[in-house]
Amino acid sequence: MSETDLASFKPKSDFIRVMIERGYVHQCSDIEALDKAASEGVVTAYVGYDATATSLHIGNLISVMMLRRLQQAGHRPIVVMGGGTTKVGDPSGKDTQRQMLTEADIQANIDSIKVVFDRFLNFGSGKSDAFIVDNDEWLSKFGYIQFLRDFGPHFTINRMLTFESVKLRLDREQPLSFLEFNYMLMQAVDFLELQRRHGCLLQMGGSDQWGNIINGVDLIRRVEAKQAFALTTPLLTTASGAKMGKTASGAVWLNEDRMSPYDYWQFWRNTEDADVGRFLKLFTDLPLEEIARLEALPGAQINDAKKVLADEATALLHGRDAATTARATAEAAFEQGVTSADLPTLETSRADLETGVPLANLVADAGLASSRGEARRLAQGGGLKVNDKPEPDAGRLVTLADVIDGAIKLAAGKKKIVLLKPT
RNA sequence: GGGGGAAUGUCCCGAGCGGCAAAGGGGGCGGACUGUAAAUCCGCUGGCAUCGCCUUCGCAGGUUCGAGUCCUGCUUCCCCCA
Repeated sequence: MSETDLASFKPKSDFIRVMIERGYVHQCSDIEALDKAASEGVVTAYVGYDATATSLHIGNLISVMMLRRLQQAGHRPIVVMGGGTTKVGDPSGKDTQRQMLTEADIQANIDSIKVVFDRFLNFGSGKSDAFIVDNDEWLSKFGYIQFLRDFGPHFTINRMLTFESVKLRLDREQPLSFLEFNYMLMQAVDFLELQRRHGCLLQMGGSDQWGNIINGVDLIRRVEAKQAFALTTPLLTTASGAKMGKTASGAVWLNEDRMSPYDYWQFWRNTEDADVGRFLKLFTDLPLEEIARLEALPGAQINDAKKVLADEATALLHGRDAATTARATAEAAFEQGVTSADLPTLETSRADLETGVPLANLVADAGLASSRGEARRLAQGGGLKVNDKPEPDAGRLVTLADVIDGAIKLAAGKKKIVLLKPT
């Protein structure tokens, strides 16, 4: 469905109306029929997550929010953990084959990933309560010949070769293994299986998943003679075109042990002006009128809107208290120039400080730079500060004399700040 | 099966007569300007260490004082012939 169709479409269901209003919809296989289904009863929908890391990241958040909207509108979300599909590996967006994970790793990843869903969805056994399933449950049960006979006839190589994920590899002259080539079949079978088991009607995902999702829709039509739906979100980029979700220290993780609430809050606080409204709609529950007011704030006042965005987004994931603390810490550090004890803190050896430690070592060990060489360059470029004073000499010995109020404040750039406490 | 070509700084793209830590972009990081923004300008962008040392050009060997560069084998990809 094209943009203009979408703009003029008048949804009957709350779910589709909200999805369109708040900017979640990029493509939908048949939005009118889906809207009709959603206005007549409870729709069961799912999003699949592969277990390639111990935490989901910001790129996954938009789909988590879609599940949340679905549930808010009275429908039933299913979270599918890709225990089975991860054994195969999705080639989408990868230009090289990725390393195979062991089953133990995959299981550990699943256990770790699961915890964030509690924040966004209500689980239980009610009509619109969410639940989690692992696709390994059915995928690992198929025998090879059986799988080929059951599903092979419904897919042509001709069509599979036209998929973006496949073409990327071929165009780049990178190998695409037969293993990975099968990924799209597994995902299609997932959808079919969920349709059979739970009457699942809709699969959602990022725009890069469109092809994979459509495969499932087609398979369901062929095998079950039923209509199922695909709905994808726009690829999230910042207004200046960069891929979203990278910060100084890497990916923006959702699990607290991989990214603190403070850093998470900072991530949202640093949103570009032009993105504030869009992100408020996608990543907070604030009403649209309130968002319209916030994004219209002129000039530097838009910073207030960014704080609201950071507050709301952080509160959803880490709780309201964590958001409040993060905000206070950030305001103290950036607006009043006060060192707050809530800044990220690391311990360091008091004995070492008595003899003195080269600054570069300290900075590298604290994770502010990935090597001592980088710390040295950072210092030369004027980006390294000790207790708020620029320090161009990374070889300087840091000693107990640098401890102020029980800690040494190290900063790499304006935004990466760490307190070192001698113990 | 035969013939020709390709693989480069582990983010990407891409130059590279036998002396190279290896041109140039993009991206990323830092600085200046601002509003913890964008745009713009400047700097940095293999590791360790005080001259210096170590590790990098698909993989494994070889020739050479010296190899990304030459030779042999292997892997993957592209093109032509069968």
